[in-house]
Amino acid sequence: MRAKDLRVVKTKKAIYQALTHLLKDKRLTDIKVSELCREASINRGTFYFHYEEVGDVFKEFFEEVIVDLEESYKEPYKYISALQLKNSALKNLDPKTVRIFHHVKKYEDFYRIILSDNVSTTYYYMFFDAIRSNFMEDSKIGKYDESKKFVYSFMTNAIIGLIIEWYRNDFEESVDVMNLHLVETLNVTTGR
Amino acid sequence: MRAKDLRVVKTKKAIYQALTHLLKDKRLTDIKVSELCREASINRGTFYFHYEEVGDVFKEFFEEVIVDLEESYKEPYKYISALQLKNSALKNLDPKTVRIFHHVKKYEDFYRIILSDNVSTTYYYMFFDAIRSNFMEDSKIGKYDESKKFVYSFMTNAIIGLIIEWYRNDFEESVDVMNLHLVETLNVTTGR
DNA sequence: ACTGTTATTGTACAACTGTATAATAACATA
DNA sequence: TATGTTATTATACAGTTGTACAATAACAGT
Repeated sequence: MRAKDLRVVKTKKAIYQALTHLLKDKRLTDIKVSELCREASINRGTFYFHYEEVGDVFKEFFEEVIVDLEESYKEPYKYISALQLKNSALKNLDPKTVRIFHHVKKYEDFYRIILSDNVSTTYYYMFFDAIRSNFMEDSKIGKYDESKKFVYSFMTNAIIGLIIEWYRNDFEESVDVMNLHLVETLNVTTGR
Repeated sequence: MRAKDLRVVKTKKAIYQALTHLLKDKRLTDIKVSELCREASINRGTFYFHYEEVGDVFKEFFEEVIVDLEESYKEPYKYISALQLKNSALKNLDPKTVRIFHHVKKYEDFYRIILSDNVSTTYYYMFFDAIRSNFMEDSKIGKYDESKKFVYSFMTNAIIGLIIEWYRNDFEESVDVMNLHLVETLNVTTGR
């Protein structure tokens, strides 16, 4: 049986730290493999033994962020099931039940990269799929409803739309204000 | 005064044709500058005189697609102002008033690239901004409503969410069915 | 401590990148 | 047609990429 190799742990840690350091004053897209390896003091061949491109390392970072996102949904106050909102539910919507904005604010540095221009759409879709699958879990009581797939994608991307606007506004609004924006938006779009 | 230089016209045309040809059996991300220049029979230095990377050429393509999108809104039957939908309007929504799905279907080949994984987010945001600005024109009668910026981004990205789902479903649904999905989605999300 | 496994290193290679320069040819305008 | 402008070419260069290979060192398990 194979346990985790200490060499790999050490190498990856060096790469993580190097990337984190380089990201402080350089865009992800501009970081070269050679540069990263130089900073991490590892052989370039070693990098290609584990990854294909610099973005793959960031992807590993983001995978952990996604885990946190998914765990946010498991908390007592669950994610808002906007899909199932009825008139009454909407009126009584407690902004505190929405966890997504907390999460984004918590990992603000990451989302500044993910939502920036000229970055791979891979991360966007990772984010999209994470939110979408949670929407589905929230709403499917029992059987999977194939007919609602468009509804899921509609609502998922709508929320991300709010987050894009938040990002473009340099995340100035507080989490609570963002929750209120969500409620307000639902009101406006439904003409109430 | 400078008129358009024929040399530039000829060079760009060669690049356009080369990229179009290469895109038939290669992903945008995998196309090298050298490869493109070889195919276009132009010097690599000439390419860098006009562009910085292969994606810039595709960006020029897409800019024309965006123009068509904007023109779609100017047609007699305008784009749906989902923002302003009232109960009555929703009930009477004529799917034919929605032009966006026609547009996407028309440029299906482009949107297959733009919405694919591991592509620059630049194109996504070009698409996003085009739709969003049209939403704003539709709804602002007179003064610009700063407070509605989140609503605009919410609705814009929601529509794109439907298109993402459409793309993932290999654009199988007809345009009319997509219009119905939009109506249905608005019904479900508003709990009617 | 021994042994088989494998991650890491150093090296090499062809191809690509981005930039720079000088010479040339194609261009617009008058 | 002549002239000034500039897009294009050819060439060069240092650095990067992706891959391959053999040698080595670090590792896990017994």
